[in-house]
Amino acid sequence: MPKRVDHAERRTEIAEALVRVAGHRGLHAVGMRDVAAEAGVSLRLVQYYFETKEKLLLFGLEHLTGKFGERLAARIRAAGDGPGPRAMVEALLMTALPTDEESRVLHHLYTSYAVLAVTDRTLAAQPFIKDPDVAEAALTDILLQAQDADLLQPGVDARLTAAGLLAMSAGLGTSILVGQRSPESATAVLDDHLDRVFRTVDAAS
Amino acid sequence: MPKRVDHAERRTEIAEALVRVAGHRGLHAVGMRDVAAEAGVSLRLVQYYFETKEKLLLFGLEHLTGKFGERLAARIRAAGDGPGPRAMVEALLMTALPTDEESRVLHHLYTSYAVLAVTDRTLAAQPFIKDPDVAEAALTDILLQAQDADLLQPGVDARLTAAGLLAMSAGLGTSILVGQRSPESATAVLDDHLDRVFRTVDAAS
DNA sequence: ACGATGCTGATACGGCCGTATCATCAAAGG
DNA sequence: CCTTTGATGATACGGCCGTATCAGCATCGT
Repeated sequence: MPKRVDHAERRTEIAEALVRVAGHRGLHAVGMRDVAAEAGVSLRLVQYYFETKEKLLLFGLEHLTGKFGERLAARIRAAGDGPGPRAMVEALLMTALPTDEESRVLHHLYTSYAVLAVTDRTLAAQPFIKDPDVAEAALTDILLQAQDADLLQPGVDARLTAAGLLAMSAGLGTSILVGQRSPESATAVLDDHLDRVFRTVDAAS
Repeated sequence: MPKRVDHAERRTEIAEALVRVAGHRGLHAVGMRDVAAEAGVSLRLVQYYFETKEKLLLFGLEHLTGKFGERLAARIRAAGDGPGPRAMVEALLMTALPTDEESRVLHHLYTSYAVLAVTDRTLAAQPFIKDPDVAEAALTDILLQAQDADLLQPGVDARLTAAGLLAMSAGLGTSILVGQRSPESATAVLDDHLDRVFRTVDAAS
């Protein structure tokens, strides 16, 4: 059996074409023909690898969350060898902010899928809906550790604070996306909030 | 000239039909025919009052922001005659949370429009994009007043805090919408955060 | 009263979109 | 070598959607 090309790779290429075209025309406006053209292949090929549009969109979503995960990992890695809890938390939250073109597209499409998930039960059942839950768990964990190390302000509820931070980060992301706020001001808002969660630990006595 | 019906009223009826159908099938899935059927009128009528679909959608958006404003006003009014700053802030933020069916639809469609606005310059130019800005200004104002009355925790930056609260509220709203979080837990998160902004002023010494 | 005119309804048109069909090509196994 | 099977391309089909067209109706000014 001639298996001249790697299926998985091809699917990824097409998914990236989908992400690209959805990135500037909007997810609602992408058609199979657009994806095929963007990927430089024939319509038939797209059909061949993804029998139906729904499957294509689903795979595109998976691809998206994958890229998001990579981004997050890279950020945490870049936060330093033994990053303090606060740096870790910042890395986590900043990743969700659309600061450059790639993250803009990520956030935009992620939100598009979320909106569709409200009325589409197949999408609603997709794991990306509960991905934030694991993010929340991870963040809660970090905060609890920080609390044990007496790094937090007194009276902070780790669980509620984690949820609040994540929600704020998502909300700020949307604000940036629609051009209502600059990435810098969003960062300032986030930092201000973190100042009220973490103890001020700067070198100055 | 026979002007048997009130144009504005008819347009409102149709817009509400649009909101209803978009509410459960999703904004992307509504067609002129659906709107006409839901409103109990002919397709031609919808065309008559809104020459084009784009204009219908635009008017639907205006209608939506109008309803949202009413809701907000009602909430503030219901907050009491001389509501304390905290009650006022809570009323403001809770309004943005999709707690019942109507607010669910409001939030859902508002987000849908926001996503469309990312790639549609006509929508991006619409005032609803900057409406949150006036909300932020109003909230900042309330916080500043509260600060003057020494009702806030020390070190709170009113502007940044207002922005953060609004973003958090929006983010929590989306979480509720996609079924990731219950309205109750969202309220708990918000309240927890408010506890860290406002001085604890309960009767107990 | 009656015609001009705002209003309403049924139906047709062109286009795009997702999907299906059919034919062809390339390579691996016997 | 040649057949089988995976891979690819060109093209057709049915359906829906936004919009346009055309005919009929109800009402107000005179």
